[in-house]
Amino acid sequence: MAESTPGDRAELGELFLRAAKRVRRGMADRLAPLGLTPAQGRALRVIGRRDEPPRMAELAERLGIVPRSATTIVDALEGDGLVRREPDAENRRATRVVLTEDGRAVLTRMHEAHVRGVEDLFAPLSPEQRETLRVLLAAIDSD
Amino acid sequence: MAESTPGDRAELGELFLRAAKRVRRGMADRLAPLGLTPAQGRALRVIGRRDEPPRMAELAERLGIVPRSATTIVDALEGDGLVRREPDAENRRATRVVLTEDGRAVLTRMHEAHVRGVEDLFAPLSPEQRETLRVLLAAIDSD
DNA sequence: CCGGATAACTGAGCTTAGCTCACAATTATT
DNA sequence: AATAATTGTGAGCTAAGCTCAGTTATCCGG
Repeated sequence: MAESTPGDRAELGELFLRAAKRVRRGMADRLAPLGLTPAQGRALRVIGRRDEPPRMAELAERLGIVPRSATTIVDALEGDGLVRREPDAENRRATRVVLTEDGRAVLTRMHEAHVRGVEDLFAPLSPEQRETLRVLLAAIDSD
Repeated sequence: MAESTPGDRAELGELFLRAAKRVRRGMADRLAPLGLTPAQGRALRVIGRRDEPPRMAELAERLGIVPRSATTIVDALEGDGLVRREPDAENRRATRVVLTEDGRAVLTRMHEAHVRGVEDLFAPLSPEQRETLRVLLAAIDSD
């Protein structure tokens, strides 16, 4: 292929990362008032979304991190009283991470903040454009 | 539930971050063989793209980081002999960051690897879809 | 032409968010 | 019963950012 514009493809990756950086920073700013780091926020969201309290390993997998890293995050959430560790009755090696009352409350506030944040960032796009973007992103969201 | 799909808006942000995570990891994997961290790679790219060797502050700004953080990155690049610090003749407070021969060679190899990486990630998209994505990302790339 | 303000860079030290490696406890397999 | 595999975590590392304080160089007003 006689590439017409050698920078074009790289450009896409860079635009992507730049946008992602802004998403992350916006997220961090909105999460900070709730006393959460972005990683904690993501974890809380995952925990709240499962209909059954996830086990550590499952949580880690959903977050795309190794199990050891999940431990640290859950430590923090537990320290803030948003989450509780409960032994799994059926497999006593395993630990289930259960949302507390406080945790559920924070999760709700977080969700609102998150939605507002996404609103902000994607404000320049029309609803149709957003939907297009969503579809494109979903297409490259493999597995 | 009254709200049909409460996650719809948040979904977009999450898709975004998940995709970005994969971009970053892929980038890290492709940069590692060259002995570069992602941040060093980005810096090298920026340095090579300017037609004049950038000053530290300028580099930092282009990377979206504070000047102090650029110092560390340039330290590493200089340690690897990819870059050289030169005092600015006109303003001796300032330092210009100059690409060495080695630096330029690595930059070339890096660029190829980067293009391949972007290829991979966006493989599921048609050229038209990629262009659409590029346009949408450019639209939210404010400033 | 000198003294203070300002600009450019960096040293010290912190935070977040990952990682690996090793190990104890529990469960499963043979 | 002995061995193997799972599950979680302690210890300790790396990368990439940050702030705050300090040095050196430049600029400007009197």
